[in-house]
Amino acid sequence: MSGRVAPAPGRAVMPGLELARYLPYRLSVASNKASGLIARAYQARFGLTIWEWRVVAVLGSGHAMTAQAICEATAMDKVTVSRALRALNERSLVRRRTSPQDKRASLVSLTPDGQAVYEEIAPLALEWERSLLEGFSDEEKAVLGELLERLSVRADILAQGEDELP
Amino acid sequence: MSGRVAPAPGRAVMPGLELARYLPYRLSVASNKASGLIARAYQARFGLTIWEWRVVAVLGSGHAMTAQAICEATAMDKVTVSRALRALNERSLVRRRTSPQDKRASLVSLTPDGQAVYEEIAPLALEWERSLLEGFSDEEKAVLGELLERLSVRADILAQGEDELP
DNA sequence: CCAAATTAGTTGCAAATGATACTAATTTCC
DNA sequence: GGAAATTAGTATCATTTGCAACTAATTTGG
Repeated sequence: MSGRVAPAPGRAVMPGLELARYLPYRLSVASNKASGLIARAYQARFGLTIWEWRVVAVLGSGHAMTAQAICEATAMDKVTVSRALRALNERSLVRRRTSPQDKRASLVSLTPDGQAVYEEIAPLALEWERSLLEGFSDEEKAVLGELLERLSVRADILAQGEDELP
Repeated sequence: MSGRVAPAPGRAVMPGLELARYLPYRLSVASNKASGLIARAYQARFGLTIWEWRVVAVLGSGHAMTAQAICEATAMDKVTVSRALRALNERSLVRRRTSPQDKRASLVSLTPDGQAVYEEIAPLALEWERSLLEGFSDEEKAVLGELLERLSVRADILAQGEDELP
């Protein structure tokens, strides 16, 4: 058996709303599966949450950054970044120096330990990505990336206008 | 200014791990933006959480289902389904009858009020989806759906093997 | 046929998350 | 030059979530 489920007898057919075909739902399912997979791996092998990992990933470039810059680079909330930095700092994976230009802000960078963690995880992260995309052609990967990007842009645009509605 | 960020001077270049180009990250960002947008709308207009909405959506077919069947149809955890059903039941949007075949299980269906909610939201949900995908050709929509599906399948396969590793 | 194992669904508790408020430093602009 | 507004980051509190334990019903298999 396969295909669409028939509507209950005597009930009007509602055109087209079937959860399994609803894009925001499918996107959420795919994202949760992919993230969950990788998050479990970070957690099990390195004791890092997905947010801590994201912070490490952007600091892996070697540039010191403010928490604010990290927020932008990781699409994380400032509270989430603050908590991730506290945890990373307690484990001595990052260090924070008060910015000389702005004494409210700190410049955060990886410690040697943090850099070592980054260098150990980064190749694994790429390997997980590769496994996830096994069977995708280069073109398919590019198209997927592009479509996700356009979707994000659309969502941003719609979010702009949403509180102006009736 | 645009383009890739240069590595810090004197630092080895780690090939290819740039968060903004990392697929699981991009997927998560796109999904969160899309879901957040729609979740806020459900919440603001109908007082439904995204999980309550998902349950309503699958029950909208008119078929009575067990909580277990709802779990499968919505990709939700049984605890989450249980809580969503309790909330919907308190608002008299669903009703539960003990299954005659299995007295542990209930058969859940929408009440007339629940059906009315479904019929009011379903077209809006489709409209939000349409807005989100504005500018996407039919083929692009199809490709996106197909790629997400393949990604989910891959993630399931990888999740199978993950606790067999060293 | 009955003890052991499994399944449906709920509950309780601990951890994660999000919104808000707060402190301290900086910028704006009159 | 300084009061008012803004920004960086943290802390607090309420809600949400996830896990594990639990009850009750059913299935298995000896």
